[in-house]
Amino acid sequence: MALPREYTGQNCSAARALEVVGERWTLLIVRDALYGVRRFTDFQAHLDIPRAVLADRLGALVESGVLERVRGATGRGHDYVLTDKGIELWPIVRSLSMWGEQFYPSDKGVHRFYTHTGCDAELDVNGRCTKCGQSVPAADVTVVPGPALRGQNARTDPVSRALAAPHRLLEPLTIG
Amino acid sequence: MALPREYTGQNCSAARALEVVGERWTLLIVRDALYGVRRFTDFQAHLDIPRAVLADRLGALVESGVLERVRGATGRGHDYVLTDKGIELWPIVRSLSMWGEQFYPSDKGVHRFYTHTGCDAELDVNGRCTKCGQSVPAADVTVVPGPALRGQNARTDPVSRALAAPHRLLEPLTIG
DNA sequence: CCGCACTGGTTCAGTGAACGAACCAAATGA
DNA sequence: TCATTTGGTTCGTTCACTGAACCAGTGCGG
Repeated sequence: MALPREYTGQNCSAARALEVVGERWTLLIVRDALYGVRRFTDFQAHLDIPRAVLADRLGALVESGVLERVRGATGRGHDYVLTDKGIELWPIVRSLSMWGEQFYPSDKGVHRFYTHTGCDAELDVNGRCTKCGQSVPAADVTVVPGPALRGQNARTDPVSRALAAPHRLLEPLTIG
Repeated sequence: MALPREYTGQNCSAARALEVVGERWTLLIVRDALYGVRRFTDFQAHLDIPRAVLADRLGALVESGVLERVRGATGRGHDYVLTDKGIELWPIVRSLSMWGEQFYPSDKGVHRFYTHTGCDAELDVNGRCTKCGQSVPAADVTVVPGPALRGQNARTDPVSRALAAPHRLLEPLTIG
């Protein structure tokens, strides 16, 4: 079974959501997918996750319709691409990330800002642009790395280096 | 250690948040706390969670400053009350819950609506009142049970019965 | 003041999941 | 043809979750 741990008997939509994305690593995989990561190897390099667990989680996410597995754009391998259902997980990732940023700040400063692509203004915790006031959909978000990602204790794998530049959410990363 | 599973090396605020609330059961405990559950026994009855795990999670949440353990209002036992840091988890619980409601609807209808207490209008996925447009803080949310909670397959424990009536978020439940 | 029930735990054996290293196979491409 | 890239699978060890049983402090009735 793809979801070996269930919250049976919980007559609750939060529990249903957690059955899909509540397992260890799953939401970090979705976060990376929102950031543009698409290849098995890239998830693995960026997350330091055991390969068996990654294979299991990717399979479960495809099974549940959050990701889709397509032929790789470069000819080799596959791409794991977010479906609309997966993109709708963005508010969850955003609120998690902003809660962590608020209560566990790095001494080096902010990790990442989320900005409204047109306005260049930050989003608030509810996903509203602090300049124009609109609720910003995932496709209109630009992720801007903060000072905490530039220090010497930053990760040096290719994915982390690609994520150290500002980039549009959902756009495939160009791994250098 | 209170958090036996860490995401070490993840230079990311979402990972830090998941270290605190990412373990199995933890977010369901926070959800219940937002709904007004405060007693060990009530969490246990409502969640069907092993007592050892519940004790571990409550201890970890107190340790991390999400809950506070205070003398029970009724004279006996303790109350686990959300801190401000814990109340700030509401956007996470809300977005999880609404994602689950959107993609895993019950055939009996909606489980719960979240409404703006003054307006009696529903919140959207970003926590804005669909009538007045404001971003609604947790304290101004009223939870209205939907048809899916009223059927014959609803849970019958005292906590579930108390939650089957509309109630204000954060206000202590009166268990009948 | 004694004993009982309520509350909030802890302990323990059995099971299942995560970890990390090694191995494997299909497909490109030199 | 053979090496490399990619995306896995296998397997032994470790660790966490489960469920049942046991335990201790506190109020309260008698």
